[in-house]
Amino acid sequence: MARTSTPKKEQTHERIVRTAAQAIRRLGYDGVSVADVMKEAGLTHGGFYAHFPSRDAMLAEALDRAAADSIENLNKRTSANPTKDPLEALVASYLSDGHLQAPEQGCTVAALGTETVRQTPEVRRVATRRVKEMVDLIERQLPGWGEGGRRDQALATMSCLVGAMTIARMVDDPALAKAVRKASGDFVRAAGEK
Amino acid sequence: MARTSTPKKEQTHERIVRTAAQAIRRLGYDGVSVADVMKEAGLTHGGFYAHFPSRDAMLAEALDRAAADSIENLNKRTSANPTKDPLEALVASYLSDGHLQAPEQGCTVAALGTETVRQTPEVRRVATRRVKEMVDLIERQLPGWGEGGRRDQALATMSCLVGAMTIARMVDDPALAKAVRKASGDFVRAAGEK
Amino acid sequence: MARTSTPKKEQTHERIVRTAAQAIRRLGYDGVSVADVMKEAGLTHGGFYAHFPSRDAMLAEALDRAAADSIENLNKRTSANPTKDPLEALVASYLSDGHLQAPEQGCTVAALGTETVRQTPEVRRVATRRVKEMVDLIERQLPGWGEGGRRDQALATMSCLVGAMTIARMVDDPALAKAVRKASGDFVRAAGEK
Amino acid sequence: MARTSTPKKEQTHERIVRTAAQAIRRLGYDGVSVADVMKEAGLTHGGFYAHFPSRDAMLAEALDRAAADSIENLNKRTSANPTKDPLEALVASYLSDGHLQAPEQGCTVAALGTETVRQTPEVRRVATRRVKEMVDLIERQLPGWGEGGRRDQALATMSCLVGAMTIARMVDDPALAKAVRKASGDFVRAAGEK
DNA sequence: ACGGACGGGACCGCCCGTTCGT
DNA sequence: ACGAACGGGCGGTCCCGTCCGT
Repeated sequence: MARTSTPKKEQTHERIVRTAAQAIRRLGYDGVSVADVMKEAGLTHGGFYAHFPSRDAMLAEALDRAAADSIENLNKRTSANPTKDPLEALVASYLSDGHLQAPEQGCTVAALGTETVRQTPEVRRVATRRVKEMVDLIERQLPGWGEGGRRDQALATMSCLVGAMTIARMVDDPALAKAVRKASGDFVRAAGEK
Repeated sequence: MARTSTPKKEQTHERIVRTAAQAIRRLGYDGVSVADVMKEAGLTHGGFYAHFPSRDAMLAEALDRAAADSIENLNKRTSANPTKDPLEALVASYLSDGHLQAPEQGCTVAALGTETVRQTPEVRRVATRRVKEMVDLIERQLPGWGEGGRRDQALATMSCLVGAMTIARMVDDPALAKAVRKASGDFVRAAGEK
Repeated sequence: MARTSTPKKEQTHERIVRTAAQAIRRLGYDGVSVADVMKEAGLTHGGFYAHFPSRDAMLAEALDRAAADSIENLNKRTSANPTKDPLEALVASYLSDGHLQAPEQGCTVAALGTETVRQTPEVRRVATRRVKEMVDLIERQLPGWGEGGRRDQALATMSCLVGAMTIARMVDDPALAKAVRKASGDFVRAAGEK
Repeated sequence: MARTSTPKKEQTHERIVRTAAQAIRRLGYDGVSVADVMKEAGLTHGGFYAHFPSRDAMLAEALDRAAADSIENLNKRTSANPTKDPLEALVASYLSDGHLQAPEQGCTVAALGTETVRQTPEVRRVATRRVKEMVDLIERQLPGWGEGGRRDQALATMSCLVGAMTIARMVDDPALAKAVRKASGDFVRAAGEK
């Protein structure tokens, strides 16, 4: 599994994208500046346009990367323990304290949902594609059901998870944050077991 | 409880807040500038600081006003037709096309959810208070149940609605936007009827 | 001759325009930055957009002012000494060492001619209008002639003067600079006396 | 006098200079960037400094080349038709619509006159040398006259031509552009026939 | 020789907050 | 109370020159 010598140029690009992927989830699209990202990546703003045609292009790529990472992460956690119910694993992971407090490594929808509407068409295209992937992932964790019903249940489950995390993050009352997550978790679990 | 002749200053203040309450839902916190709001309110940004100590203070007040309006709006719609199931009315109204396309008059959580985390403590306090009010509203529409269960169901219902609208707004694909809303609506309705 | 109290706002605007009017003739359109002009005018770049919607708008106004000043200047010099031939006065003044060495107070065509083509349409409109005024001025200094011929002679005279100053300024050989001006001066004088 | 097989490096150098020679006349000194020129020449701006010590050095060489080309061009046109008056040919060619609309292949004085003053000493040296060559060319087309007078007339003729083209290019009004050129052409022709 | 990444600097446009004047 | 100018700061984009690899 030895990595075939990465062309050094790609390494830098990767570093920038990875930095930006975390930054947008922590600070929002409007919260990240080109200079900040480059500095965080160990570079200066001067060389930025050797990697991206524009800031918006970077945002699109960063979102894509962030979403891919968080989906892969979720995927790994659901399949980590084969004895455990995969839906249960997914829900628990998504609504965990860790996810609540580390948006920069978590779900892009819960971190950037309401801001994405106002971004470039390219960003929205990326977002749409990744949302579908995430629904697919949820659908695969659901127990056998009527086929049409599974898709709908996956969609509703995702809504519930995203909404719960959004609310839990925005309020400054830890008890409330805990309550929404718990109630929502039970909600989707109950539906999944039916 | 008739308000005694509003002093003119209060009227201007009102106009600014109302304008800002729409602007933040349409453009996000970062999308509104003091000058833009004042211009939209028919003033210049010079006189702004006669009404607010800072831009952030305006944002807090605007959020408060926006949330109050949207909650009152939702309240009216659920009690408009006494013969209709109030939960059904609430869900249908929340997930309607009208709400999808007019964020500036809709729910502040669905419009500003993921951005609110990065605002001032004051804004988050306001958000928390209003979120609780909205949960209360939902709870009142639920059919009789065990007391603890009702609160939880209200929380989960709100998560699901907020998440559905967030996803529906962010994606590029109208069919997907329709599907999440429909699936999420059926989801909470099914739970409510149980 | 007491100036009727100039509204202070206009004074600042004036100062900026005057500064810019000199700067563009000395440094060219591309040589002046907003910050430099403002600093030279005793201000900072922050308040710039209280006076102009854009840098280009300032350039247009600056050109207009510069041209108006130089035309008025030329006008004064031709009518200063009634006993002297006005055409002779105009030519001598235009081709003088003073004009050669102080482009920031001189003719805008000789200072900015070849750069104006690449400026905003608005700038070119201003330039066109002022060029016509300058031709008018020259025409008025010509001795009586056939009517149609006078306009043509004014145009040719202006070409000759502008070209002479352009060449005299661009070369780094003082003797050559002197020679073109002298030859061109004699040229137009000879035609004027015919 | 056949040039011995041009080394490849020289060919590339040539391509860059030729590209720059057109670019500066079309866009002005300040309008051309190293990267643009190199891209237009089919290269990237990385290899630029293998050919020139600095951007300014390229500008000087580009001006030299541009001037040489335009002078040679003018020379060819005046001697193309031996039966025609050479001065007439020169004037007609210089003031033609083609020259007006294609500055990138025309006279460098009319294209860059007023900008050259602000360039490096090297550029001005080049400009001076080429201006003299152009005056020489004009002088050779003039009919026999007193020796001193011929030089002066050549200088004045050049002033008039340069000024006419400068004015014609800068104004917005095609009719005015036509008028200056016509009037100036007649002006120098009349003097030439005397 | 040439491609390409990178550093550093500059410039325009925008925005917030303050300070006057009215 | 409101209008308007102004200061200071920031962010995106572009550009020149250098350096390294090939």
